[in-house]
Amino acid sequence: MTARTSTESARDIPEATVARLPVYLRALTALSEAGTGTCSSEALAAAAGVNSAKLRKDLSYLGSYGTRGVGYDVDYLRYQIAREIGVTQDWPVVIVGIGNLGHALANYSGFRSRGFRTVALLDADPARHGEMVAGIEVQPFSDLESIVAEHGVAIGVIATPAVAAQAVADRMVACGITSILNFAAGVLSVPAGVDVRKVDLSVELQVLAYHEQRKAQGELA
Amino acid sequence: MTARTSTESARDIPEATVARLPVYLRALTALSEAGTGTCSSEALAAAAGVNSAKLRKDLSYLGSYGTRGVGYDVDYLRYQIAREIGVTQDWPVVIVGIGNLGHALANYSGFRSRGFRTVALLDADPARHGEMVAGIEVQPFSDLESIVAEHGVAIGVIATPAVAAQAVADRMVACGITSILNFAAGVLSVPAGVDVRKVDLSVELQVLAYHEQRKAQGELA
DNA sequence: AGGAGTTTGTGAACGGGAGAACAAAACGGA
DNA sequence: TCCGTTTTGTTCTCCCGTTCACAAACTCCT
Repeated sequence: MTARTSTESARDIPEATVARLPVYLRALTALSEAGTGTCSSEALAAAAGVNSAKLRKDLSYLGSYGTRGVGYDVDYLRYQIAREIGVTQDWPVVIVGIGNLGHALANYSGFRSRGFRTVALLDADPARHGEMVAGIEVQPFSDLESIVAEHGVAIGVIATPAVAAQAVADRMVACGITSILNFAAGVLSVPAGVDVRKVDLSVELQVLAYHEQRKAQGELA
Repeated sequence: MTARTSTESARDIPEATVARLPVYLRALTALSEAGTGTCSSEALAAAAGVNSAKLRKDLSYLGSYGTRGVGYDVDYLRYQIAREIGVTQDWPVVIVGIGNLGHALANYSGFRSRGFRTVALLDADPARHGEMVAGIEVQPFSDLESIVAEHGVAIGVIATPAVAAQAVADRMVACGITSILNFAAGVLSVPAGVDVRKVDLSVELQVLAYHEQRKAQGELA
């Protein structure tokens, strides 16, 4: 999924753990908002939907932030995870391709509330330029370079049709973006040092269909 | 991610392989449309963005559909994978929560072109009822039961705000849906036998942020 | 017909993640 | 202070997935 070829880390956290840290962060935020001050690994694991042993092992990669016999301080742990992931700082993001999905992404509150700030919406279609989406004006794709340079953007989101995705990725890489979240179908090829994560909606449905088909076959037997 | 508790399969395909089959399917479709009649595992692996050894092993779980010294017949292999996944048949789907994301999903062509047919768009907000989205009328959420029964729906998509997701899932399960694709934040709890797959957009960005932060730290040293 | 060249399918080694189980540490009550 | 209770952090084992490497099988050319 991710093309890890960048500088190796000093204290490296397993990929599987990294993918779960945001889930723990969300669960801790919910607990904090509910007024919970302290929680056990068991309670947090339930809120995050994982095994408590796995949760403890994951957290142990970050350090020893719990207290034996007591549990974890919700706000303290939340801060430590946020710092580890890097969402205590502000990440400027550009979204390219303002179709239906781009609209949804621009309006998605889950980005802004977690340290991601959409600094620009870009689209190749001139008919879309000037349109206001989520309080941001849609600009020409050709403005990419100046916007990335101005805001120091490191993360780009591709929500274009599949045919345009590779070209967009190439332009992004050329102007210094090193992390890409790709919603377009197909495989992106990027140089080493650039991370790509892919979200494919139809793949998820097809996996469900496979299991669904199996269930139906089982009933026949 | 997936709550596999249903009937165990006769010839079981590893989860990791199941998740890649749709990717191969897409690559094969692209090759077919490009007029390619035959392709090697090396070529198909490149198109799908995976290792060729992994591709061959994945395909070997389905059977021996290739010819040594030659490769795979594109259309034949495509059909075999489609049949194995279950996308040769028609899967009726309901989408609940027609906000920005629900709009995008309803308009997403990748569903329809792969055997998934959106039979209803449901929303709890009366102000949305009657609105036409992607040629389908938005109906009240309370119509869920009758629609599921009428069309034999087995797969539901949840695109509601997080607070409503669990209630929606409960209703879906109660009326017979056994596979759920969840875009809402938070953990869904469902009974055994129901599969849930979760897509969390902000998790993906946070994983990118983590790696991005690591890259930045590496440059300092 | 036979040999050289290709490409699949799979056996085996390897690495990483999941879960069980337990020791270490903190708290609370007597 | 001492003992029982709770809960973390970690070790150990098992299993799944990835990758390598190679034999089997097929084509093509002479």
